[in-house]
Amino acid sequence: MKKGERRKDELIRIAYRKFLEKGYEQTSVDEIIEEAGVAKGTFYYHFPSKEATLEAVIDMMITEEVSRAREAAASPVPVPVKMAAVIGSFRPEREEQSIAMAVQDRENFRLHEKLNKRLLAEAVPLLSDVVREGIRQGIFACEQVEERVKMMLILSSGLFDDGDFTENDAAAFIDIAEKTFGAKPGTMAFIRELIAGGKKDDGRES
Amino acid sequence: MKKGERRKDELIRIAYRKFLEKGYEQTSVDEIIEEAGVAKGTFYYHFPSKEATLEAVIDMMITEEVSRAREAAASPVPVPVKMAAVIGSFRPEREEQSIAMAVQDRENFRLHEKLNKRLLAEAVPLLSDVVREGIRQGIFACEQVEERVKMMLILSSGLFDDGDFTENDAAAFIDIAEKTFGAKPGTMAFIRELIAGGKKDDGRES
DNA sequence: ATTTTTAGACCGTCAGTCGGTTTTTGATCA
DNA sequence: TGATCAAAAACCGACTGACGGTCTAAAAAT
Repeated sequence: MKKGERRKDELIRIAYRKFLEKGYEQTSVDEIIEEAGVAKGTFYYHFPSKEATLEAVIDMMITEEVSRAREAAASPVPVPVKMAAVIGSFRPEREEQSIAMAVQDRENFRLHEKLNKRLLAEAVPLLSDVVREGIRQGIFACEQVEERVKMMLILSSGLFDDGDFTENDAAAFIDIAEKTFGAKPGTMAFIRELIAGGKKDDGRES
Repeated sequence: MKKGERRKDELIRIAYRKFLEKGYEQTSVDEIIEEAGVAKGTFYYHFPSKEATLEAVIDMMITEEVSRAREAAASPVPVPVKMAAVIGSFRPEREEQSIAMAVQDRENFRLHEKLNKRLLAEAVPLLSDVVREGIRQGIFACEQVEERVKMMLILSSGLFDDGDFTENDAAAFIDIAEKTFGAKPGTMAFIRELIAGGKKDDGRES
C-alpha cells in the first residue's frame, strides 16, 4: 500500500470514528486533521470536500458488510437461517456502533440516511436471491420479490434502527413479514433475535 | 394578533417557503431576514436558533394537516374511503409541495425526517381509530392495531415520498397493507390513487 | 529534475451575540 | 378625555468565532 493511500485510510478511519461518536455535522475538518497530525492541505489533497469523506466512510462500512453478507448468502444452510445471517451481516461492528452511534443518532441525519440508502441498494439483490431460493423450496410464495424485500428492509430500519421498540412491534413485524413472503406462521420467528441484538441498552440493570 | 406575533408569523412563512425551495441547510438566516426586511437581532428576538425556526415551520405545517385529518376522521363515510381521506389530509398543499420540495428533497434530510416523525406521531392515533372502526364492521381483522398502522405509514413514506416508484411497488404495498390489517383482497385498492396523487412529474409530456 | 505530498496562513460565509435604540403599552394624573 | 411617562416589548446592525474550503510555496519522494 502506497504512502498516500495509508494516509487517506487513516483519515477515513479517524473520520469514521468521529462521525459515529459526535455526528457528521458536529465533527469539523480541523478536528480530524488535528488527530491525524496533518495539515489542512493534506486533507484536501486526499478529499475534494468534507462530504466526500462521509461518502468514503460509508463506502468503507458498506464494502465490509457486503462481503460478509455475500459469504452468508453463499453458505449451504436452510433458507430462514441464511436470511438471518445475511441481514445480520449488515450491521457495523458492535463495540463501535451500539455505544457511540446510538448516542448521537438522532442528529446524524446525513450518515444515517446515506448509509441506509446504500445498504438498501446492496442488500435487496442479495436477499431477493435468498427469498427466491425459499420460493423454489416451497417455504415462501409471493410475486414482486425484490419489491417485497425492499419493503421489509425499509420497514425494519424505520422501526428498529433507533433501538426503541416494543414486543408488539416485533410480533406485528414478524407477522407482516411472513404474510409478505407467503410463509407459514413461525417461519420467520428468527427475526426476533436479530432485532433484539440491536436493541438499545436503556442503562438500567437486570 | 399582536405586532410581535405578526412578525414572527411572517418570518415563519418566509422560512417555510425558503426551506422548501432551497432546503434547510442551504437557506441562511441572512436571506430570511433580508426578505423580511428585518435585522439579525429581530430574528433572534423571536427565535432562539435557526433550528427553532424549522420546528416552528413544521408545527405550522402539521397543525393545518392534523385539523384537516380530524375532520376527515369524523365524517360518516365508509371506512376505506375514510382511510383514504385521513391519509390524504397529511400532505402539504400541492402547488407549494410537489414542484418546490421535490427538487431539493434529497438533501432536505432535516425537514423530511423531522416532519415525518411528527406526522407519524399525529397520524397513528387517528388512523388507528379508523382501523378499529373497520374491525368492528368486520372489514379488518388484526391485533396490534397501532403498531400495524405505524408500520404501514413508515412503509409508505419510505417507499413513496420521493415520488419514484413502480407499478410493482404499488401492487406489493397494497397486498401487504391488506394482509397487515386482515382485509379482503381489493379492499385497499384506494391506496393506488393516493400514491399516484403524489407521484413526481418526470417532465415529459403526454 | 520533476512530481507528489505537505504545510498553514488566509478567505468568505454563516449562526449566533450584544449593547443600545425605537416603539408600544398601560397606568397615572390634570 | 387626553397628556405624560416609565416600563416592557420589539427592533437594530456591527461584531465574533467557527467552519469549510483555497492557495502558494516549500519539502519529500521519485
